[in-house]
Amino acid sequence: MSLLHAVLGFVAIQPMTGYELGKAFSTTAAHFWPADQSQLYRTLHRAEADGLVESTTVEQTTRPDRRLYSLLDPGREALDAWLASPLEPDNSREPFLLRLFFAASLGTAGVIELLDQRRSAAVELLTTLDALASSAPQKPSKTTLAIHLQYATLESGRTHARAEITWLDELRAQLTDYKESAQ
Amino acid sequence: MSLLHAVLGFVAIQPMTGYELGKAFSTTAAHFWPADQSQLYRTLHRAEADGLVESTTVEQTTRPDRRLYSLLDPGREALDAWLASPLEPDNSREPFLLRLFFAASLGTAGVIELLDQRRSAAVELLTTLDALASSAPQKPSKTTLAIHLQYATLESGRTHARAEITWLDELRAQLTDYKESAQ
DNA sequence: ACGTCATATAGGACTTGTCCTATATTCAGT
DNA sequence: ACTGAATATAGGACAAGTCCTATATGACGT
Repeated sequence: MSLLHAVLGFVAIQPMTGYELGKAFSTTAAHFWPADQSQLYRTLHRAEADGLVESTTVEQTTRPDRRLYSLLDPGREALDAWLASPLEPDNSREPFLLRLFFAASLGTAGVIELLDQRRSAAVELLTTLDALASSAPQKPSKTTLAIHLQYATLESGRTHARAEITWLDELRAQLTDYKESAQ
Repeated sequence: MSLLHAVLGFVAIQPMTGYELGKAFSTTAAHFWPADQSQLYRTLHRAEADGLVESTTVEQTTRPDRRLYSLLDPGREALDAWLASPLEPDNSREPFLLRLFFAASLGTAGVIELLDQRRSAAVELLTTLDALASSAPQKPSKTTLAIHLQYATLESGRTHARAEITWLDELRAQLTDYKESAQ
């Protein structure tokens, strides 16, 4: 249940409302940890019930009251324990690879189309990440460690997006040869 | 529910039992689609109830009877529809990036340790994939499209593993500088 | 002798995440 | 005038995946 830890991590930086958390996720962590709005609030409720965070209600007249969450000591401990815990084995799912694995019945031309679609998506992602990166500080060595690490997750996304494009291009070239030699 | 489609994809290649499916997943698709044994059988049941596959019971005396599943026409249609459907937007979760994002409280030395752990795991994965790749045919251009695509998923894993290692090394170097300049 | 692995299937309990809806107001664009 | 987005929280229903256990037996190593 990593969303809990992510929530603790954000709240550790600064007390936040659920709404602000949602924004924080979608602007800075969306590419490696999409967070459902509904689940966010549920996670906050549970974290409070478990004594990891506390909330103070900020009354508003025109809109629903804001609930500002801040980290409690047990929450800080849970966060630190998570950071220090052994890395879990990587078992991520790659729907695109699953599809490609079984895509032979599309024929060579169909597969190439699939690769092109994927390539477009990868280029789009890379463009988005590039834009985010260029709006970040130019000299990461002068910033805090926290900022540096947050920037590093962006770099990770860019590196993998580029790797994906490279792999797609190579595969595409192979399939083009394959197609021609089969005719 | 992509596991269903994966199951259809495997069964399309050759009629299989749930047990054999589990093996097929763990030997060829584990690195991009881990399949829980329990969920596999449930998926097969549902696929049969939905008329996508049919099973014939092969009686055995010493062990539980085998249930051999084969693809029915509606299953083939569902498989083809899935293959031709638009690519879903990529929203994979990267627990390691999440951790790194919030890892500043570990300090520079602690983060470097984290990176080293991750590097070890990436190298291990790459080694495994390399071993799988070298046990595959040397000349993929001479094989069928299906085999070629299956090999390509392996190549994808290797490409991304290498990209991960590159990124980790760069970040590590930056943090080492950072650490030294801070002292 | 004893544990453990391979074969083969299956259910229960649970967690996590997704999607949709509800509520209530203000502000900006068309 | 009307529509939609932003603010702000929350519940219901459901899908997907994880973990553990149960059953039954032969083979293999120590």
